[in-house]
Amino acid sequence: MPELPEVETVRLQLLRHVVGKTIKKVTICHQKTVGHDTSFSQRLTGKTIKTIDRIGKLMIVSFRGEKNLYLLCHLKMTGQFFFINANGTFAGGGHTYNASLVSTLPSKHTRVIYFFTDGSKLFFNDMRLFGYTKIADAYTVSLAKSAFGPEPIAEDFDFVKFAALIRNRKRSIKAVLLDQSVVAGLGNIYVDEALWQAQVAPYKIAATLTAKEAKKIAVSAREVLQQALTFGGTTFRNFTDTQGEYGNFRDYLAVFGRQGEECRRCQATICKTKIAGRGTHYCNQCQT
DNA sequence: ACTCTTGTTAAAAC
DNA sequence: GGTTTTAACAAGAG
Repeated sequence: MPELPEVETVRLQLLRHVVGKTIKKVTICHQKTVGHDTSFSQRLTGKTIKTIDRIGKLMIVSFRGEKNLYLLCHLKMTGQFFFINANGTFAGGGHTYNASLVSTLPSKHTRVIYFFTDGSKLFFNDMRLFGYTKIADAYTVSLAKSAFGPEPIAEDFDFVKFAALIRNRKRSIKAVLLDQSVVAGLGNIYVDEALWQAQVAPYKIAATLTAKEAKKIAVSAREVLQQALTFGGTTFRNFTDTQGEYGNFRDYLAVFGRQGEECRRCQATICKTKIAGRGTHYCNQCQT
């Protein structure tokens, strides 16, 4: 379940691995992943990767000398990138890596393979086929970007604006925080975590919250995202980095997946319900 | 066999 | 017309 910290972890690794590399060939194993684009491979062949940006959970690849060619990459729920060196191993990077995974690639969940001219490869795996890597022009990219609200980790995040925005929202605060057009980057895990830290109950209608509570929620969201970033994200089910490694923030989750366990703040039992159509974890005693 | 899992979106409802 | 809700997508785990 990649959210902002997981996507950023992958982006930073991809920056190290593929920036400046030239695409030699692309093999498409599943057409849906590239938006059924029949010219996908042809349009990317010979292109050199300039950089990779990110907004919310969306990665945007740009190419040298190309002002109107981009690759939009979304992991959705089960998308994974695996980078393999020219010598056939994972890139390494100081920490141990999942070596046994290398021999399984490509696997039955491999959807696209990018071959670079230096012999290295990038695999895009996606078990459930919700993710994509699609070619887009500059206009499409700007449209996609405009659909996102500010990120809580942005230095210039405007807390006053955020409080004003949610003041007339009649949905639960959980639903509002999951809405990428309000704030970008949060998903089911970090919304639950941020609300626990802010001591606000997820079912509360956003409009009923005070400006003070709104600010506390945004500050908590920022802190939770930043902390998760330092741990390389959270692996709850399917997330791995580009070497098949898990994110280590799971050990620090306060509520997500901890239903039936003790609240670390007040020792009450963490409960789980469904809010905004999603599994929702919170402490019914200290989140009010 | 059936329920549950989630990020996003299209469509329907309000 | 903006906001909100719901279902759909897909495939695996339990």
